[in-house]
Amino acid sequence: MEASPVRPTFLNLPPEKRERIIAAALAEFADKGYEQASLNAVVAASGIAKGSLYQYFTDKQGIFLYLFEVAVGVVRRTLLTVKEETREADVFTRLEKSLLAGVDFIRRHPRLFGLYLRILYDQRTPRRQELLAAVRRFAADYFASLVRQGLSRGEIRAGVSPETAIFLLDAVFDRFLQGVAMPAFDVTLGLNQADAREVAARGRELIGLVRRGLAPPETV
Amino acid sequence: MEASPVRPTFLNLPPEKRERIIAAALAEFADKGYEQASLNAVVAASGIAKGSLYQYFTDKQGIFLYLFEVAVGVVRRTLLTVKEETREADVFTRLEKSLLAGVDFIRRHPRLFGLYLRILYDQRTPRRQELLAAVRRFAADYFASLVRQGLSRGEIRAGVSPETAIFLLDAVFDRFLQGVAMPAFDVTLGLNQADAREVAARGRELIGLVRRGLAPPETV
DNA sequence: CCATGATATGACCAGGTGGTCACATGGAAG
DNA sequence: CTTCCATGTGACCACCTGGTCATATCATGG
Repeated sequence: MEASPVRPTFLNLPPEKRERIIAAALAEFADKGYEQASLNAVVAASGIAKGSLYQYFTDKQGIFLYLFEVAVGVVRRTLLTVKEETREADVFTRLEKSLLAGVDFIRRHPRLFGLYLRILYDQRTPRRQELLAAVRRFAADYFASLVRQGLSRGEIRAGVSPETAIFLLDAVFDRFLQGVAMPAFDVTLGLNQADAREVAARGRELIGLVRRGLAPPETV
Repeated sequence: MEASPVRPTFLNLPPEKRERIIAAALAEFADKGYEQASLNAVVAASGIAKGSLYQYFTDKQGIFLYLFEVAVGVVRRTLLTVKEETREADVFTRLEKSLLAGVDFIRRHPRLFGLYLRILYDQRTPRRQELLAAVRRFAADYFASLVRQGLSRGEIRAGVSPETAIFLLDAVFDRFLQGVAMPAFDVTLGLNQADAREVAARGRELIGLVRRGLAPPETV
C-alpha cells in the first residue's frame, strides 16, 4: 500500500474550487509534461497561493498522480459504456463504433488524452512504467476480448495470430486517434479539421481495410 | 534565407572533437527533449567549456537545429539506398524489406530515432511544424510512390483509396518501429527484446495482414 | 467575546537554467 | 622575441524552479 498523494483538506474544499485546481493542473501537465510543468503556473491559473497547493498535495508527484487517478476513472467509465452498448454486434462493427467513441472521447476530453500522450513519450515521467501498464491493460484487454470473440464466431480467419491482430488494431486505433488530436500526426487524412461525418467515413474505410486483412475471404 | 545555426569555428574543429560534441548533444537532446536538455550536461559530457559552445553555435536552438540537419542527411541517404535496393520487387515485398530496414536503422542509430520522437511529441520544440513537415515529406513520398506502383500494377485493389492506404501503412510502420525502440509501446509482440529472426517473422506476418487488406482477392 | 484548530498566504531558499564576457592560451607571421 | 588574432575558459548574471514556514485569516463552539 502507499500513501495517498492527496490530503483530506483538498477533498473538503468546495467542489467549484477543487475543480478549478484540477482543471488548471491538468492543463499545465498535459500541455508541458511532468518535468516542464510549473506549479507557479498552476497556482496562478487557479488563483490560490503556492502554500495552499502543498496543503492539498504532498508534492509535485502527488498532484500528478492524483490527476492520473481522476483520468483513469473517466476512461474506465467510458470504456465500459461502449463495450456495453455494442455488445450485440459483430467484431468489425464493434471496432468501428469503438473507434468513433474514441474520437468522441478525445474531442470531449482533449486534456486527458494529452496527459496520456505525455506519459507515453516523456521518459522521465515518475512511475511511468506503472502508469502505462495501467492504461495498457485497458486497451489490450479490450482488443483481446474483441479478437477472441471474432475468432470464436469465425468473423476472423482461424489462421490469424491473436497477438499480431491486436498489434494491428492497437496501431491503427492509436494513430487514428492521435491524428484527430494532433495535426502533426495526420499526414494524409486531415482528420484534425474534418467534421464528424467525414471522420466517420474515414474510420469506416480504415476498418474496412482491417476487416479484409482479418476476416475469412468469403465474408468480405 | 536564414542564418546558419553553426559557426565556421565549429567546422574547423578536428573531426574527432566535432563528433564528440555532436554525440554529446544528440544524447542529451534525444534523451530529454529540447527544453529539458541541459547545455551544462553537454559541455560536461564533451569536455569543453561553456563558452566554447557559444563560439560554435549561436544558441541552444542553433545546436538543436544543427543536429536536425545532420539527422536528415543520414535519413535521406538510408532511404535512397533502400528504395534503390528493392526497385525490382512487388509492393508488399518492398514494404516488408523497408520495414526491416527501418528496424535496422533504429538499432544502428537509436538516438536519431529518439530525436524524431522528441520532436513529434514535445509540442514546445522550436520550429516543430517545420521540422515535422520535413520528416513527413520523406515518409509520405515514400509510401505514396509505393502505393502508386501497387495500384498501377494491380498489386493493390483498384477500389482502395490511396490516402487511406498510406494512412494504414504509416500507422503500422511507425508503431512497429516505435515498438522496436520503446518497450512501453509494444503491448503484445515483445519486439524490443526479440532477436532479428523473430522481428522479421513478426514483420512478415504484419505485412501479410496488410496485404490481405489491400491486395485484390485472387492474389492472396 | 474569546479560544482553538483548520486553512490560506507569499516572501524566501537552494539549486538549476541559458547565456555573457573579460581574460588566458596557442601558434604562426614578421 | 613580439605581435596578433582565433580559440578556449569558467566565474558570473538574471531568471525560474519545487518546496518551506512563520504568520495571518477564518469559522465554529463555548
